[in-house]
Amino acid sequence: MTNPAIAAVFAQIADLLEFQGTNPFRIRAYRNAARTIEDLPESLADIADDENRSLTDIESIGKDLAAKIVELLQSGSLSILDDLLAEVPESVLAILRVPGLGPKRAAALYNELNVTTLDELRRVCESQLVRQLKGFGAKTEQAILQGLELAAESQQRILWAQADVHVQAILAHLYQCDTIERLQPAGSFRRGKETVGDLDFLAVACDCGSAMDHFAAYADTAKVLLRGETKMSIRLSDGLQVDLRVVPAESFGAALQYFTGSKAHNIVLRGKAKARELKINEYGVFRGGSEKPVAGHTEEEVYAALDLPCFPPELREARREFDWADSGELPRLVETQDIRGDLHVHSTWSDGVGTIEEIAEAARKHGLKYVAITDHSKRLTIANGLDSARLRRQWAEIDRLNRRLKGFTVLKGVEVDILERGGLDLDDDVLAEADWVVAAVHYGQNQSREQITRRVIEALENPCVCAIAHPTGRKLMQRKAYEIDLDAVLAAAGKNGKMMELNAHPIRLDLDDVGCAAAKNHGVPVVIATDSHRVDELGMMRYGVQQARRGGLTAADVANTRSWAKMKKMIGKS
DNA sequence: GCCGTTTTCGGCCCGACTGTTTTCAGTCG
Repeated sequence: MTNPAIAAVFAQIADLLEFQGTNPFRIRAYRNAARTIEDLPESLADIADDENRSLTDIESIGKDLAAKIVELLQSGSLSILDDLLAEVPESVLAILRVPGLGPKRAAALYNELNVTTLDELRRVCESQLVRQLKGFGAKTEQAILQGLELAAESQQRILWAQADVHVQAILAHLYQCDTIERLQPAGSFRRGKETVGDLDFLAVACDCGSAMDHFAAYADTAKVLLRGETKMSIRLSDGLQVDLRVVPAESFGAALQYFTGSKAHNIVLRGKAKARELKINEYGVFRGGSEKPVAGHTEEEVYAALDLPCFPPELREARREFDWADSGELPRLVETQDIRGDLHVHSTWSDGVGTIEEIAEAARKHGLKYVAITDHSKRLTIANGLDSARLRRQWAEIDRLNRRLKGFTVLKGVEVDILERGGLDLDDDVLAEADWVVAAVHYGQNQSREQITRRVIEALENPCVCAIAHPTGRKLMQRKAYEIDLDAVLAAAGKNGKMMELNAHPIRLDLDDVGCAAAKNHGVPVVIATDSHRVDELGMMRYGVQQARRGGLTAADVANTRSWAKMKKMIGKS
């Protein structure tokens, strides 16, 4: 059983226990464990098999949960889950997902009105049975009906890059408000998560009321969801929820820290504050019962009050950042300016729209020193993939161009297909002439885990291959990753001195953050590359860098922060 | 159910907003 599957079981148990109203801390223990397992860069099966290690060494896994993991690994099922499902119909969990309905109300609806499905929920609301329950009223009934509609619209998350468009537009609008003195987006957007569920803005304003009036007047506002003295939520026409919090200037740092999260990071932080007899909230850090904060103006100040460094937002996920801080090993994360070359770009020779010369010019404008032209190989007929003859003609053109270019190098590359039956789409003799070869799975994505893993490992064992492009094939919110044993692939990459691509396209971001951390564990250098098909896509590099930062990568961990001469040595091409 | 520089028992983050109440429970982030 894989880590994600085990994490899903624990998350489901947490949901079921929540519905039953058991001890909230027991529920949290299951949730914490699920999250830890999702983030774990190694497979639980491997740790369980290793005689020298124990599952209980993993944070938030104790004796009890370790035994449950073993039960899952050995039998594929878990008795406590079967018991819970016998008591609570699985369909009621959908009710918990309706906005405005938590465990208490969902349980009341189930116990008093026998509601087990969303359809039944709608029916009892429409027939006004809900308002007769204790603690419910007409407004709650209406709110549930609206929540049901919202759930039906399948409130999706959006890509970080799409969220960025909203953020810039909302910032521009809010900056026009005279009473707003400071402004900053927070939440998962600031942490650079690959997808974003809602947007949070934080402001200092001399007049809360006018700031919120201005916010509500945003052109794309579809509805004001709630409005209090300092907090307001709106929904945009596309369904995205946007929150604005107005705080006093002396609390801005504390509020920024608080609303940047993550929730799990904040819980750990609060625990640490408590151990020092400090209290931390969105208004500041307080000692004892004192109302005068010891910190709050800036985030640096807030963290410093707890003897902690000001963590880059991308690391605030309660993964390893606190351990790193304790041991003084907080990594200095890679930055976009560190990147010297782009190693995955398509030209008009296959399915790109820019000529090689246009790409070189654009890359130079992005401050890069080299770019690899990596058009598709012939198997990708739909993309006008190149056979060895066309590839050699293309490389002759690149040679001619390089003679004219000063201080910039175009690399002769190719994105060679890993064929369904195994093996590569081009012969070794032509691949050996390339500067840079990325191998990629495009066909046979529905094959078994064993088949796909074997194909990719075989590609890694080919001396001509430098890296694997978009290693899991996922497309965010469109297509799941194909079945692949990433751990085995990374081990093979490490053994063969190969690299892994972090594809920077905002819909791929593949490797993901956990995958980046896993690559680092295996000593495998990561190459951040845009997979541009148009010259204006070269700017997507920053999305990839952001993902690498979330994975805790430094400039040294990212191969293409080096000059091409040094990269060449790393891949044994010189 | 986890965890321990105060602890193997007794803690486990904290505040805003809404609706249903008439002082607070439930939900959310």
